[in-house]
Order: sequence, then C-alpha cells, then structure tokens
Amino acid sequence: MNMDAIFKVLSNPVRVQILNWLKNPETHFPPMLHLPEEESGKGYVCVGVIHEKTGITQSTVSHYLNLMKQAELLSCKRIGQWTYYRRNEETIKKTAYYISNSL
Amino acid sequence: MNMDAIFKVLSNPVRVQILNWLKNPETHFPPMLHLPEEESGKGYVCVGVIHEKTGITQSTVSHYLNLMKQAELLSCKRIGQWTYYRRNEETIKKTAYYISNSL
DNA sequence: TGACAATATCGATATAATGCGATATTTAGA
DNA sequence: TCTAAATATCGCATTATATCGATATTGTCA
Repeated sequence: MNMDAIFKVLSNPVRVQILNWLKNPETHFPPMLHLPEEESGKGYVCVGVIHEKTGITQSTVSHYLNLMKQAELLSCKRIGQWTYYRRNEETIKKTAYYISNSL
Repeated sequence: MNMDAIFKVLSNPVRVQILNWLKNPETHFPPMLHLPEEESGKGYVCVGVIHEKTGITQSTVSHYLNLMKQAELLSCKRIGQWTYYRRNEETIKKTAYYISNSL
C-alpha cells in the first residue's frame, strides 16, 4: 500500500467524485451495453461515460484513472475496445483502517 | 472539514511522520520543561524539538505545522516564547469516518 | 485492409508544492 | 531597553501536478 500515492489521488476533488460515482454505478452512469453478461453487476464502468460526466478532457480523465489504478484505488479490465474501471474496495477499506489505527 | 486540505497534508511523508510522533509525545520527544503544570499531559510539543527530530529546516517545519493546523489536524497554543502543537483527534477520527462512509 | 471508435500517451504550458536561507516578530530576562 | 531564544514569514529556485490539444495505439467491423 503506497499511502502517499493514495492521499495524492484523494487530494483532488474530481478524483474523489469519480470514486464516489463508482460506488453506485447504476445510479450515476448509463448501462454498459457492451459489457459481457458474466462481468455485469461487478461495478465496471467504461472510460467514455466517466469522461462525459466529469466535463474534463478525455486525456485528463484517462490520466486520472491511471493514477487511481496505480494507487490501487481502482482496478480495470480491457474488453474489446473499452476499458472498464471499478473500485478496489480492499484498498479503500485498508485506507480507512490505516487512518484509524496508524495515523 | 476541508478534505482536500487534509489529504494534501497527508500526501507528504514527513508530515505524516510528525502526526505519528505526536501520537506518543513522551516516547518521541524530550519533556517540555517550560510547559506549565496545567497543560502537561495534553500532548503538546514545541516546534523546536519537532524541528530537531525531522532534520529539515526550521522554516519548513514551521510551514508544515501551519498547514496541518489549517487543515485542523493539529491545534496549537502559544505559551511564552514557545508554540506548542498537538493532534486534533476529532479531525483525525472524522477523516477515517469519511473514508469509511463517504468515499 | 481501411476506416472508425475508444482509450492511452505525448508534449507543452500554467499553476502549485517543496524546502531552503535570510529576515522579521514575539517574548523573556538581564 | 538591549539582547538572545523561539517561532513565523518572505522571497526564491526547483520540482511536481494539472490539464490541455494533438497524436498514437488498440480493437472492431465492413
């Protein structure tokens, strides 16, 4: 766990917002029509719809998602021409735990 | 609670370290000889000893402590020519709570 | 294979954070 | 009131982050 990287991610409000939206993808994003059956319901959302919702450029969103992935706050899966990201609850839980106990 | 400011503070390892040291001041710092009786045991540590322990310059330490105070992760009290800082457990608790519940 | 859609990467520039040395401020005490 | 100690602030150079537009890459399908 790279706490530094995690806190850097969290020090930007748009990134925190994305993390929040991904908590309830169904309520914040349209259905992922191209996602195969066996991956649905796992919280995966493709880059494009995140991009549209944020209002910032595609390149910046892509960069953000990559930062969040490197901090292991998100994981991703490429399927066809889409890259789907979802929350990594494990890391989020551990971060809260770290603050509660080790800070 | 300005979460942005809090996470910015936490994204620097020296500042996190300071926060940690202040968790157990007795084990990490010498006794505060000039601190009046009624303030002892409250976790107050003066800037000078924090400065010595970090190994970075006095001006940088002072700046860091101020950032941490503005984020309400620390509070401080000036007594005589010394400024004593201590943890603000309330904010730290709320930060953990925020991550657990709102992130 | 050629065109297109989705995403990632590159290069550039503006803004912010890091961390220093020098100086100012505040307070205590002779 | 002069001096010294503790801390805060200022100005600066360096490095990191934010964010964009342009381009490259990857994958789909006619």
